[in-house]
Amino acid sequence: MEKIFDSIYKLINIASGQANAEAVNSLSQETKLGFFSILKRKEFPKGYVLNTPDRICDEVYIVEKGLLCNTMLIDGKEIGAGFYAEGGIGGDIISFLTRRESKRTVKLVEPSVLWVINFHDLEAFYKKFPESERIARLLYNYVIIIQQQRIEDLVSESAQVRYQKLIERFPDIIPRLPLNFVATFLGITQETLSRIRSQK
Amino acid sequence: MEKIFDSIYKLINIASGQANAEAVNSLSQETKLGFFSILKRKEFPKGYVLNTPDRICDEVYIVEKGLLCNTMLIDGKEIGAGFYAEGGIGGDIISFLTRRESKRTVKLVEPSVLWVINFHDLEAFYKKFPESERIARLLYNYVIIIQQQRIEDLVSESAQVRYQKLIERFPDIIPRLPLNFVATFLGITQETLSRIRSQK
DNA sequence: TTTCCTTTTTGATAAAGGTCAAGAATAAAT
DNA sequence: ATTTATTCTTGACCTTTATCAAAAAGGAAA
Repeated sequence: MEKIFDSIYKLINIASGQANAEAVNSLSQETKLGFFSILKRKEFPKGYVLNTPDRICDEVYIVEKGLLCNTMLIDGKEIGAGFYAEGGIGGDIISFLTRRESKRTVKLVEPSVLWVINFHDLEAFYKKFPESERIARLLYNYVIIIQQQRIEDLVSESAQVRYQKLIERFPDIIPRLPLNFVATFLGITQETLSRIRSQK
Repeated sequence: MEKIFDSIYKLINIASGQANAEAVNSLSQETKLGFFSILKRKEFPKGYVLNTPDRICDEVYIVEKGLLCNTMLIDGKEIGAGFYAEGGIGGDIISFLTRRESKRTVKLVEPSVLWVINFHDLEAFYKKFPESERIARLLYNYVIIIQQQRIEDLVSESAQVRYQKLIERFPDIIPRLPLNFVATFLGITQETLSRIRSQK
């Protein structure tokens, strides 16, 4: 259980600093247990599809082990949208949070061990333990920050620099992802990424 | 005062649908008055600078009339980051929410009438009226959705299509913004945008 | 109005990245 | 281990966008 809250602590720390992350530690034991009780630990094989488009996504996942990614289909092309490895919280977060129909496919890149969070269980948890709202708000900050960094890179840097920044930011994850995913995540083709990689 | 809550309703409606937006209407009158009491209505001249980089941004603004934008400085270049007109809520939202040092300049494109929200007043308001937390969470969804749309366009569309989508989405605002702002917001140069515009 | 300054447009050229096609390398399956 | 299917790399060529430079247009101020 400590591992779970450690993951949350780390994500908030990245987005909103240590002082805010301490809010996780100061949660009451009841709240922590309450949260832990809505989690379901499950194992999935490589390639397993957790979500398909056109329905509201009711689950997000805390990654204990493995790697998952989500892609969106735009003009018939599969485009990388997000990836989550050990310690990450992922899935189709956009659909999950906004309760809109998903545009994404969520799929496992590696065999994984995930802690499943159901939306309705989470809502009930918020209601029962209102001090958790603050944590949720801080986790939202993480989503916003990550999106923001991506936007900044996309509008201001060349493909090469964007790729470099991405491996610097996630050196242990990027090599595990398929080339096509990483390329489209950066807004380029796989051919271009292949060339960038071979340049050094 | 009704105008203020109408703006909030509309933003939540866009991001999370009408059912969620109704949460604004179901707020108690005390909460509404409590929120209204932390707002300060101010008028500003064109070109007025509301925020400069390297400090934590303590204010966001509900726009009654006018237009403001924020830009970030990357590699010595001024890059468009966000814009907010009548009914919008804006400023350096990233710094405001995450309590990190701002990277942005927030500036008025037109003479404007703004309702100023101070961070500490807002925190106190959340504490005093916990039912407001839900509204805050729904407004976060709006930020996430808007960022998401921008990312999707940036990775999947040509400059021309990106521009077209942008004017379709904000037909009344884009023509009021400087060319260079719109161009860098789209991740292109002003020369390229000028050519795109003249093509039809 | 006239001047000054900023913003926008246009042109020529270069660089970055895309597309199409084929081959090499990996990984999965029998 | 061999076949089959994916994924990745490489090459040739084309399109889009950036860069540099200069002119035109528009606004603000005297």
